[in-house]
Amino acid sequence: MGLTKTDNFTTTQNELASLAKALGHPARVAIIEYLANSNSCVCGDIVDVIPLAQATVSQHLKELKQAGLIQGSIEGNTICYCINGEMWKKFSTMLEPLFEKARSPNCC
Amino acid sequence: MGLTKTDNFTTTQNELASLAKALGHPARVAIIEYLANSNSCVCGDIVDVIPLAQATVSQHLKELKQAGLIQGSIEGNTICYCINGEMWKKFSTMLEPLFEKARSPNCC
DNA sequence: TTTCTTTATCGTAATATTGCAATAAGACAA
DNA sequence: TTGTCTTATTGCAATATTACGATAAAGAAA
Repeated sequence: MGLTKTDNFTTTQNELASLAKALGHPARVAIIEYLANSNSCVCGDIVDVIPLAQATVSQHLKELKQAGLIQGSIEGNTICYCINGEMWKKFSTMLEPLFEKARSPNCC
Repeated sequence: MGLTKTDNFTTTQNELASLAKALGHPARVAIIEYLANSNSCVCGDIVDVIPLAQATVSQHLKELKQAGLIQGSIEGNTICYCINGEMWKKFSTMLEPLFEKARSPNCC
């Protein structure tokens, strides 16, 4: 069907899945890494850095923005995309207990 | 095209994306949470816990296994699915620098 | 043996994702 | 105004994902 049955799961499960899914493409990982490592918010440069067409990069940026992992603000002629610290904190908080438990496996 | 251009990205970027993608579905989040929280490795119970058909759950388990987030071992008539601690450690290690940098945003 | 239980796989349908060229939309410059 | 620069959107094709019923495969139990 191609349609995820979100109704069957908790809000938290859906939120975590949504964030993970947004990061689930190498181009979007590359975009996040670039934004995390660049000092300035020189955003149009993303297209130059990511080896995909401008339209495709714009689409990936849209998905990251919709998931909340980045935010965009208009700077005159340009748009400044930045890491959304709050959402990453939330992401981290949701993953932490899983990382914690995976550290001490309880079987096998 | 529906085909991700993995060649254009680094191995690490592809690996992180692969792990994130595997977690990018609420059913798979629910499976991981169940495995992390259940003391015993009572694995066939996953199907009872996840509100999807058996065939669908099996498919999600396969994806988690292919990503390496869980492992399955045959126990007579049953299969025991467990968290793969090593892979979660890797996942955590790859995400940590991103979490770290997102904590101190450098612009906007 | 037969039957039951458990899990995987097949086949199918519906929807989603990925990627790009072309185009549009908006702000600035001349 | 016109032209240029930057980013978004549209339209399309190819592939992937999600979901489920039906079936298969393999061990357990009778």
